Amino acid sequence: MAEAEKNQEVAADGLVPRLEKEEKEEDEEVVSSSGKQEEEQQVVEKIPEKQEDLMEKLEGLTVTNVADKAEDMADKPETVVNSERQQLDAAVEAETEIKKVMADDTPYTSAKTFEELNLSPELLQGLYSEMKFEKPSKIQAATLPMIVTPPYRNLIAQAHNGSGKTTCFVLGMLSRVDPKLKVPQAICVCPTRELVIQNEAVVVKMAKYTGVTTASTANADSSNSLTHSVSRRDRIVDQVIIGTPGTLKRWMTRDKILDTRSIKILVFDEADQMLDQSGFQDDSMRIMRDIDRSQGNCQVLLFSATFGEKVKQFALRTIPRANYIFVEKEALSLDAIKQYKIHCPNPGAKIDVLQNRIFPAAEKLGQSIIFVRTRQSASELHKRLEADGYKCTSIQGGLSHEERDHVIQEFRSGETKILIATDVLSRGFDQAQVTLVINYDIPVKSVPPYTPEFETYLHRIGRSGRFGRKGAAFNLLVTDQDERNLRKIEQHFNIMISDVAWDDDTAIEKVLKDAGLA
DNA sequence: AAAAAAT
Repeated sequence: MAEAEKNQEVAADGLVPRLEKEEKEEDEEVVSSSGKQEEEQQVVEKIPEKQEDLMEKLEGLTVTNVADKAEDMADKPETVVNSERQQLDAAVEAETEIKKVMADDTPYTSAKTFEELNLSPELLQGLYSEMKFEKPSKIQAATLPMIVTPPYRNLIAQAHNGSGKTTCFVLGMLSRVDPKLKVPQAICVCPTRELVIQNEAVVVKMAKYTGVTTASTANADSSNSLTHSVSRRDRIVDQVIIGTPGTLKRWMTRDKILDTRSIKILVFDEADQMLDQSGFQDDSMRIMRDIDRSQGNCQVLLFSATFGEKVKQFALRTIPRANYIFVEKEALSLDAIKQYKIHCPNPGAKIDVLQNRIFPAAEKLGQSIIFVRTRQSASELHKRLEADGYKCTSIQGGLSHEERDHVIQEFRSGETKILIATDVLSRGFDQAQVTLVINYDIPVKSVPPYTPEFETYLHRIGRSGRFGRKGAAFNLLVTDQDERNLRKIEQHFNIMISDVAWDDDTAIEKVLKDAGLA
């Protein structure tokens, strides 16, 4: 206990505030030391090489308590593993730690049931009768004991798309808040409005019997909200707060309606994006630091299906004394989602493929999401398809909140089968009926040389095949650059994406049968 | 040759 308190002190005046001062140097540090850190990372993440199915892949999760190492590294970075001999030792150590993960004196054992987590009867009832859960999924079994057991260690967790991450952190939040205390006690930060709404719905459902209430940034500015609207004047009395980073930050600083002094747990959903420099890093760090300053005793959870190498290193350095779980990138592209590429001779052929091949098949299958690169192409493609008599909708960040909500509501209800979207929907969106994902444009970086955005690719195709269901993804290619980028994607995940002829009447149908969808 | 949030 004394040890835990000591650690908290370090957290309060140590790592987080330091970042603000050294933000500029941070970049250089990543470049200069990433080589060493990568080496160590590779040996720590020892995962079986060939894996046959999903279960085995999930068995391959590596759980490591990095607390001591992190402190070592902070004190004397020169002790970072630098010889083969040491790497070997670290690998052996990592292997052992998979089976025996320690937080202080408490060994974590994987939770086979929800009962053994000491949850309140009300919360258990929500899990069983509302959520219809029977027992923890793999990632839940591995992380829940670490989340809900003192000393409430920080956690960085990577797990496959659709494997049940949301339940991990929602249950984590709900298990730690006191319903009798009418102050904010848990915050969940998400990258999009849609994800805020989706996560809030899960919290409300799971919390049904607990008396815990929620507030979210999504219904703050509109009158027709699902729960209740939060006026800017009122201090928030709900226990669980879900929101996008900008509004949360404003609530904490300018509006002063979000009191952070009783926050016990802070969750970042899609954490790699939330901590990425080209993402929400500034806002996220600010939120973390403000909470830390107001009471220095807050558990931080990071969840995502992807952690690119750079942001992973940043997370490990930023979140003090964290347990972590990582998955090799090669193990992330699930067999359950069949991936294909269709080479189109010209841009017009892409429309042709959509209308004559994908739409007829898709309408029989379930629901589909077509991803495009820009807002403009989303609305243009939408207009074009609609003009040709094809029923679909589109969503992108340029629409009003009301329009976005309406489009999502229509898609959720099944009224619309085909949704065109920018990357506003590439992450986290959970709709079981989505069986088909079409990359109308391949995700690429915004700056030359326009290399592929691997993480975005994985998140997009992960919109299908939710929770072990079957799914398929089609990549439409026109230019040589498209071809090169798809090849890079194949190399990156070590997969083979098979070719489908664009002008063959039966090819797509046949392929969908192979994918187990037709 | 970007998206997201928000100012």
